[in-house]
Order: sequence, then C-alpha cells, then structure tokens
Amino acid sequence: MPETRQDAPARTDTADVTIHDVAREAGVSIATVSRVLNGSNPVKGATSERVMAAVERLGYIPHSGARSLIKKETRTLGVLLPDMFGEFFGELIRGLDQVARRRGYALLVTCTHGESSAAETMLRTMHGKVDGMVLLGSDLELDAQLLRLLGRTPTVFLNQVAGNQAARFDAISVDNHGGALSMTRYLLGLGHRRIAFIRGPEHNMDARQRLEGWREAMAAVPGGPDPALEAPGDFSEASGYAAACRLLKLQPRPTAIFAANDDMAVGALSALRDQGVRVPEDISLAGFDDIPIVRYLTPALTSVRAPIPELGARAAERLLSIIEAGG
Amino acid sequence: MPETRQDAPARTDTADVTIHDVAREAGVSIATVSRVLNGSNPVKGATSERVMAAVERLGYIPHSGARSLIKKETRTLGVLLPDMFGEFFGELIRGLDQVARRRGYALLVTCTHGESSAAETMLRTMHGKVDGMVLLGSDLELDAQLLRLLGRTPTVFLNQVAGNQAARFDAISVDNHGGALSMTRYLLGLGHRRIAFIRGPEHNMDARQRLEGWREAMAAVPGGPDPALEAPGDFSEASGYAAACRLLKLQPRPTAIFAANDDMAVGALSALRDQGVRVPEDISLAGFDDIPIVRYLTPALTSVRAPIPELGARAAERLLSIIEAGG
DNA sequence: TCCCCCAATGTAAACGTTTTCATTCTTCCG
DNA sequence: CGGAAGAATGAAAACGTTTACATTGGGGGA
Repeated sequence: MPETRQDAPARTDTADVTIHDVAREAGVSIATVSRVLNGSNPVKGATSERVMAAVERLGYIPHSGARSLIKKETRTLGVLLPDMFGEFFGELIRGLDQVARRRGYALLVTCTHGESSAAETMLRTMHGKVDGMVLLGSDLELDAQLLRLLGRTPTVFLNQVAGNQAARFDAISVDNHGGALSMTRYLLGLGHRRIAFIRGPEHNMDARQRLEGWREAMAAVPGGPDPALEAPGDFSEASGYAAACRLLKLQPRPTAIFAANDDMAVGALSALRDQGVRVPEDISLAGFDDIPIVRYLTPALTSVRAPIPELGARAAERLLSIIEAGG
Repeated sequence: MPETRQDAPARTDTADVTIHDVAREAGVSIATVSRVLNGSNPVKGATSERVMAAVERLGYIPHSGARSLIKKETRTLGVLLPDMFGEFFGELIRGLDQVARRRGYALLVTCTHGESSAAETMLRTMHGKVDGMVLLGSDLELDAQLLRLLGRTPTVFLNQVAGNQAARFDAISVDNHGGALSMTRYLLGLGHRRIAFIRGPEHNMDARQRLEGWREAMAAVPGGPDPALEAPGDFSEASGYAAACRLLKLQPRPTAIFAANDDMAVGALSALRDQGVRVPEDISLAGFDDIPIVRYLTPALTSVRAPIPELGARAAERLLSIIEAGG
C-alpha cells in the first residue's frame, strides 16, 4: 500500500486543500504535482493538464510556509522600526517595499516602540520567518545574545553607524554630519551668525551626528559654537515648540533656528507664529529630513534633503545582495 | 539505534542550531527540549536546567517557521495596501501594529501599487504565512479565484464597503458619507452657497461616498448640487493643484472648496497661494482625512477628522477576534 | 513485598512542501 | 526484435518543530 498519506479522508469544503488532495484528484503522486507547479522537471503534457485541472477544480494554493521550511528561504525581509510616527517611516517602507516586491520578497514589519526588550523579542520571532533584516535602531541596544542572533542572519543597519560592536554589520545611512554641516554653512552664507540648533534625543546617533555637523560649521564663527544656542529636543513637534519658545528668550535673539528634524521644525514654526515672529523676515528656520509635506508649508521651510524612499531602496538592495550571495 | 537524526554530524559554527543540537548537547530527547521551552509538560528541575544551559551555550533560537507549520498558526497578520504614499498609511500601520504587537502578532505588509494582478500574487504568497488579512483595497477587483482564496482566510476589509460580492466579508470603514455630509453642512452653515468639490478616483469607494455626502448636503441649496462645481482628482497633491486652478476660473467663483482628501487640499492650497487667492479670506478650503501635519499648515485647513490609527486598531481587533474564534 | 499509579521522559507521527533516488514506460537503434 | 538510453513518474527522506502515545522509574498503600 503505497503513500499512506494519499488515503487521507476527504476534506470538508472549507478546509485547506493540500498538494495531497490535488495528487489524489489528478491520480498522480504529490511529486508530480510539485513538478508541474514549479516546472522543475519534464512532465508529460496530458499529465500536466490533468494536474492543472485538479488544481483549478479544488482551488489549490500552495502553502508558502511549508515551502519555505524545506527550501530554507522565506522570501521575506524583516524590518524593525523604532516607531511609526510621522511621514518618515511610511516613506522608508515604501522604498523598501518597492525593491523587495520587484525581487519577489515581502516585508515583515514591526515596531519596538522604544522598548529595547521588545526588539529582542521581535528579532527572535522573526527567526525562521525572514531571510534577512533591516534594522532601524538608532537607539537600539545590542547585547551579546542579540549580536549572536544577528550574526546568523543577513542584516543591514539603517542610520546606526556602528556604535560599538555593530561595526561588523552592513550599514546604510543618511549623511547626517555632512547634511547638517552644509545647511549650517548655507545659513552662515546668508549672513547669519547666531544660528540656534534644536537637538534630537541624546542617545540617537542621527541626532548626535547632526549636532556635530552644526558644531563643526559654527566653529568657523568667532567664539565658536555657543552652547547657549543649543536647545534640547526629542524629535517630536511638541519639543520643537518648546525649544523655539526657549530660544526666543535669548538675548540677543538668534537670527536663525536649525532643527535636527522636520517635525521639530514644524513645532518651532507654530511657536514662532504664536509669538508673532515672522519667518523668514524676523528669523530663518531650517529642518532636516525633507518629508514631502514640508514643501507645502507657509512660509516654506528650508530643509536638508534626505531622499528617504531611496534610502529604504538602497537598504533593501544591499540586504538582497547579501542574501543572494548566500546569506 | 534510536532517533537517527540525533547523530547528525557536528555543525559548523555559523550554521543554524536546531532543537536536535540542543537535545544532543543536553543528553535528552527533542521532545523534552520542546517541553522545557514551552513549559507545556512537567519536567524535572535538573533536566530543565541542563536543557536551559545547552540552549544558552549553543545560542539556540527556535525556528518559528517550523513551529507555525505544525501549530497551524503563524501569529502574523497580512496587510495589503494599494500604496504607501502620504502619511495615511503610516498612521494606519501604526494602529494595526499597536494592537497586533500587544497580542503577539507581527505584520506582513505589501503594496499592490495599483496593479490588481499584483494583489492576487501577494494574496497567494501570503497563504501559509499569515493567520488572517487586512485588505485596504478600495479599488481592488475581486475575481472568483481571489474570493475562493479569501473564503479560506479570515479577512477584514478596510474602506471597501462591499462593492459586489464582498458583502460576506467583514468590513471596517471611515464614515465617508457622513463625514462629507457634515463638513458640507458646516460650510453651508457659514453662509457658503457655491461650495466646490474636488473628487477622488472614479472607482474608489471612499471617494464615491464622500462625493455622495457632498451631493446630499448640496441638495439643500436652491438648484441642488451643480455638476460644474465638481472637479476631477485622483487623491494626489498634483491633481488637487490642477483642480483648484480649474475651479478658480468658474464664473461666479466658488466661495469654498472641499477636497475629497487632505493631499488634494494641500495641493489646492498651494494653487490658491500661487494665484494670490487668500485663505480663508477670499475662499474657504476643507479636506478629508486629517493627517496630523495638516494641523500645522498656514493658513489652517479645516479637515474632516478620521482617526486613522484608531481605524487600523479596530481592524486589527476585529481580525484577531475572528482568528481567535477559530478562523 | 507487590502493584499500581503518576510523574518524567522517549519515540514517532504529523504539518505541507521539495528533491533525491529508484522505478517504470517509451522509443529508437542496431 | 532485443535491448538500452532517456523521459516520466513514484516512493521516501528531509526541513524543524509539537504532541499523542508508549515506556520507564520510583514511591506509596495494601
């Protein structure tokens, strides 16, 4: 009695139909069905038609989970984000998805919501569900266990420029330092001398690098970068609002404000408006990130252009090339 | 000779370590390892410790793919989006992710990018990778094959209010009709009579319902809704810009413009600015969706409030309850 | 002392595929 | 017409888990 599993009892209507059902319906072995569906081996025309007919009749759809188990490839890319606020992440995912989809990969997306313990959980559950990962963990803590896990999976970091041990991983990032440097120099070129800076979160790598860019540029003015011109922020609109209020109280007042991201710049803008300070007549305002909608603000906001979807696309390309090179 | 697979040759450092390796290392059977890790059965303290030690030493991480194959649950939710432009989708995913994560589920996200054939491909590859799906397919075409597939998987539609056969699926949606109706009535209440409407894509269900809301409200003014006051659009900023230009040429000019979504409203806003038309002094402008950044526009845009993250959260809740009720 | 029962563990089947290897069926050439 | 090569198919192992069932060990009650 060959292939006992082919004699499984008839399934109910709603139950999932498997390759076994198709094989039985077509009167062939499961191997043949697989071959027809994947075109992996020559199979006779008549047989092929019988199989296809059975597939159609039963509405069979292959179970990709089982497939990836044996093929050892899931055709899925994991994406770990710190959060999903603002337009930035949508843009990023769009870029990732665009190249992933073209290459036949799907995206498994999760947010850590700041909790570093959550990151580990997510990474664990992703094991066996993805072929590789994109980590956007500016403030991700990498403990030994996590590193060991990552060592086994192709991984690309986004905007985490190898804090400590991460050096051995691939990384893609915005040119934070260079961007902030040019923006500040641009403002200096306009004649500004008292250019304030609204910082991002303390431990955020991007934020730190942007701050350094501002400092480096400001080192050119007599007296160097003035710590009093730095206002704390956490990338949120609210913190931008607060920071702007604070900066406006300085004597003498800054003639320009450069926020470490656009969200804070938008917050600062509404603070300025509330205080009756005109932009750009009374004060210049600049941001960093260039989320699309910023272009429609009145008054227009100057912003460092970081092509976010392209960033995502590059990360996906890089990750896929690592994976296809043999993980 | 029991359990031949336990005698597998020692693995290289980088290879994945499986439950078999842990079992061998701890000198127990794979079943025991599984039981320790899942706490599913009583296991002696000493044994348990040996297993945990082996897990730690080898850096074992369970393969969730294999696990979901036998448990018939992937703890993953599929999300099918038409696109990823604008802030809307980010917000939506955030809402979805929030409840999914809390319940221990991950999100598998893909975009159809308009191509309806892509949708089918995505749905097929999702089979066996997800426990259920959220479909945001306002313009999704449901052919028989697709319906059969969906019939087997718990599915929640978002903003597709049962075009044709979809009636038998769960659906969650924004109150498009009601929202547009109230907004238009609000504008009427301000004294406006010539209220123009910028439409969305022809086949988009949301767009159609919003249009109907506007028409119903406008039916109250003498002469009823004037077709001349409707301008075509496709939900993009560019189309909003074009539509506004067109509407400004009307004689007499509309006193208010209501765009079927915020992106078009933003586009319209910059058209008005370019033409030197002041908002709200010369003309009133309203949108639909309430993406957060709209609040910071100058002049402020009136917009129908659709709590997008909450929408996503509700969809996830609904889907999970279907799944947990037994698919 | 013997038995029985329960706790602890092991064995093997199962999940739904793909693929290697073996087998059968053609077909074509000598 | 007899084989042999090659095409087409089938059987079974494998992927890494969980779990039903079988087996063992030991402790307590009669």
